[in-house]
Amino acid sequence: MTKATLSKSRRPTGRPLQRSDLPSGAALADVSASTFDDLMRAVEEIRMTRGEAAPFVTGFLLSGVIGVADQASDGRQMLSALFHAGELIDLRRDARPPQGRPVALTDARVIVFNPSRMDAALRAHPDLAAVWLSELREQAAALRDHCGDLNCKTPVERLAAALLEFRRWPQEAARKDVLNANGAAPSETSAEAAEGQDVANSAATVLKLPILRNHIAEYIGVQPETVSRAFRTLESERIIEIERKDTIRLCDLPAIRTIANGGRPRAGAR
Amino acid sequence: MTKATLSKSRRPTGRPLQRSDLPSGAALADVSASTFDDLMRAVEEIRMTRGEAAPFVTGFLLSGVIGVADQASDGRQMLSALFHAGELIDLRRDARPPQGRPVALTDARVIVFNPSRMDAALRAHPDLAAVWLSELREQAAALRDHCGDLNCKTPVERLAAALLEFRRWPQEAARKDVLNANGAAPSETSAEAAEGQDVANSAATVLKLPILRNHIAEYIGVQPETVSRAFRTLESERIIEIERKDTIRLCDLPAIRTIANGGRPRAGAR
DNA sequence: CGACAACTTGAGAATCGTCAAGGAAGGTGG
DNA sequence: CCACCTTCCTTGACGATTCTCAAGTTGTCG
Repeated sequence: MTKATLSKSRRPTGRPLQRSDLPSGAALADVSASTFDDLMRAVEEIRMTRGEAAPFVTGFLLSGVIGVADQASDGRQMLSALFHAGELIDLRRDARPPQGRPVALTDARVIVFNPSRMDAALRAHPDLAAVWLSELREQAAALRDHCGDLNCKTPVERLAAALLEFRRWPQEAARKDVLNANGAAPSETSAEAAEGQDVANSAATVLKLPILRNHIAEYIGVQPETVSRAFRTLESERIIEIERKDTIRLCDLPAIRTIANGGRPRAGAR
Repeated sequence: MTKATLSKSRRPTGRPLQRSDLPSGAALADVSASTFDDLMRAVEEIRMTRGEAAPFVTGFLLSGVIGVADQASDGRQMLSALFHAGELIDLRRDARPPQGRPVALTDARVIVFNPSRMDAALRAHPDLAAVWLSELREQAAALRDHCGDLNCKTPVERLAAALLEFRRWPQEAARKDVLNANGAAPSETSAEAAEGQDVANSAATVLKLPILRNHIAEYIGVQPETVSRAFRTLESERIIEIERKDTIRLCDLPAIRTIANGGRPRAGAR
């Protein structure tokens, strides 16, 4: 359990977060300006480094990947859900204490809401409540899908489903200098700009794996070794190409969809 | 796929549903009277018989058990979620078409909401939105728990977790005459009354399985044969007693909790 | 270069899925 | 009341698959 120091801080610049600062596609971008400002009063932005856990239950993920980690009494680790940039996080449950704690699977920045203050905002702003409802519905639906995947699918099928899920996520910038750049990236030559274009255009086929294989394994409920073998299986069938450890090319998307949908049952399946 | 005729009907009595008609513990009971009446205007109550599917996406389960069924392209069935009496059902997802359809795992009665009318009610009544949010949070949390169970647990552990889940559900009346009775059950002798008491008092240890073993299997992601063997395992260790096919006694609740929490790993687990 | 983390590969074994057959419970008709 | 049927569940044997363990490879960083 790597428990690094948690750096809590207001926004470095001192100014409150603007809607324009949100990741693209974030549900929160749909609320009115006044609602947004009300919600963002007195929030805390925390930065988490990979492997770090944090005790918050309500928040908004600005960047990175957060997993909900749980562990069995014998130490088996598991990830019951993943959150990507732009998603609302609400782990509360009224009836019982919340299960599982948020763990950063990559370096991440989170806006942490005070739960009671957030509830007040939800009561005061119907548009915020509508967005929140929509988000929770979507997350519940995604969780049902995931349960279905875990229920009766083989490792290859689960991996294919996970790849499609990752593909729907907003792609984080691939290069670090882009990631860190506040303004223009240093030495933005035309070649690099073209590469950036490539990344954007070929988002359909090139996928940067957002999390470690280890975490993929814990998410799809198999051992890391099995994940490795499943990647090899798909590669040997020319369905994907493994360009780097964390970058794969989806060569045959229809085949991936077919497999994810249950096209690779056990040998003697009924 | 048994597709029986779907009996759509207004309330038999003709009068609108009252809050007092709700199953005990239903979240909807917390909204104000006017909100409730507004939501219940022009709803439809449908009765589903076991095995029957229905195309609704938003509703409220009055009685029975509804499962969200999905099937892989090769025909494997799976249940990605279960709903019990008193729960709100909202399967919509804004981004993509909903996956999985509601299937009755027992005879069930459902109040079906018109989605757009329901959205209007949610916008108009903050207390309704609050209840809905709470319900969706709870369901998402339950789904995360279930994903965790499926992720890395053995069949016996999954079954133990499912038993605990069923135990938290409101117990349906065990005897049919009670279930069908509108007023007093026929021939309510003191002996039968005492039996009813027994059922209520010993709810802690006697559990009526709300769904077939087949469906338990599809829910926890194993084969029916494996469910059967898992039951036997628990019985042979005096942790449960199988009184009838659909009735078991939970003799050692702490042991069940321990197992559900991961106390029964594979033999050579790390 | 060495240290470390992340990932891969191979071999063996436990486990669960598969198949086939049998059993229990409940309803139906004679 | 009994034979018969259907549905649901159980049991046993076997084999494919995935977990486990151990060792090796790759890539990154100081």
